[in-house]
Amino acid sequence: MALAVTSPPKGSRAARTRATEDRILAVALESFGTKGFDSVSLDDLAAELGITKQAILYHWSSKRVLLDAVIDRAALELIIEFDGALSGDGSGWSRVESVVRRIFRVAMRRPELLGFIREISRIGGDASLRVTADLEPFVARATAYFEREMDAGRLRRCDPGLLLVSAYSTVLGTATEVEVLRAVGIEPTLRSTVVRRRELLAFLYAAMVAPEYARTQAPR
Amino acid sequence: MALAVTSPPKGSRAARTRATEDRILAVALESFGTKGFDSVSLDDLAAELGITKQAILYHWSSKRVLLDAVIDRAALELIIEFDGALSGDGSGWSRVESVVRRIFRVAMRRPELLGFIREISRIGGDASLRVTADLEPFVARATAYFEREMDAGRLRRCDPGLLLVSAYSTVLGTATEVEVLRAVGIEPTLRSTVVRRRELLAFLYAAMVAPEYARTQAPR
DNA sequence: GTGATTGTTTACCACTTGGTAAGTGAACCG
DNA sequence: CGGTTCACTTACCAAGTGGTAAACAATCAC
Repeated sequence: MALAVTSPPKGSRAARTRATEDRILAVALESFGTKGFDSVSLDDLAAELGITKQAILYHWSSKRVLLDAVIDRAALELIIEFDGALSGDGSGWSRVESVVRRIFRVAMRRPELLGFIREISRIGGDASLRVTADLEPFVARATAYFEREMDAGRLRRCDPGLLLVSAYSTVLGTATEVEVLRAVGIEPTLRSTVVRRRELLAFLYAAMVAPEYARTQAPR
Repeated sequence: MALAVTSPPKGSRAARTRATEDRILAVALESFGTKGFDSVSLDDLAAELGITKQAILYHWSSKRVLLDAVIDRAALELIIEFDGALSGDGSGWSRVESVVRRIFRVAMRRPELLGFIREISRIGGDASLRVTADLEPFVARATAYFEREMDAGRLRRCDPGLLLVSAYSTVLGTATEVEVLRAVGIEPTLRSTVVRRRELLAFLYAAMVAPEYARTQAPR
């Protein structure tokens, strides 16, 4: 086990400290996101990192405090990952489409990131509050965008918050629920993912775009 | 704690045994579904039941074996819960609508049941295989139904499996992702749930129903 | 009734858990 | 250079983990 990059100590002490904390957070995010918070012990993390558990507890005073740090990091990475799509240009459907494509990209390349968010919202309590607080500005911008597009008649009129939840659930589910996909006979290969994304986009397009507006566009 | 119904032993021995196993399975399903498999110890379960952990291990030889039993029970309950909606009469949209309503009812009254399925599919491995195997006939009937409705031109033509996944993810997400709802400023009250269900049905209606067919129906 | 069966408890056990206390060697600072 | 700080380790610990072994009491078959 323990890929333990036997790193020859490089850089200033402060830099190396930052690097260590970074590695710990990365491994913790990966593990918590795939196996679940309670299923991963500090010893597990330490072993994977090639350090001792006490080294982790040196940087964060308890496992719970470490979780908070991981939440902040996950939220940050999510925002970075999606910020471009939401602030880029394009309006109406094209912007939604680019966000969906990005979520799929994340789901393919960083499944643990989305899994972690799921895990946290299941744990509930302070942890959930923290992640929602971290992501609040992001959510605010998304709903504001939806409202603008509805006003412009490009998206079907409805509650923007609920629309966001529906779209979020659909995309996240389609992108991450591998076992459910298997149940309906879909092996999650790269090719099937492309198909899945296309079908999902059609599904969302039909659900979200205002019919009057859709007629003025080239049929997809 | 430990509501421990100090049951005066009644009925035949076989009957009481069945009753005990039933209680254990019920409590385990509830706990595993809300807190997660690894977060619930056998001692926790036993304490809640007012018995000792060894009594549990008498009926199932290990925690893992108990999990299998809980999976089977959860699948059974799910099937019972939805079977009526899927085998009832009505065609096209009305049948989909009744299934969605039923999922919402389950999400309101038995959130742990849906949470448990989520939890299992995250655990992966044999556990996931078991639940997909248990639910296979159910899934088969649902996709077959979709295919029939598409042939009849009442539902938009697409891959039935992917449609099922999309609808499943959307409904389950909207129904259960309480924390996400909170993040977009929706407190999960009874009234908001009704609104949510209505919006979701509109969302799904737009996504699933074939436009040509929708025009022949009374507007919802 | 009596003896076997069955469901449950008491008593353990080896191992893992998150966390503490004290020590150590290298990097930093004067 | 010499002391201090820092990142980390070694050595523990009490509480909990899933699981075993044996004792025990109610119930069953006869």
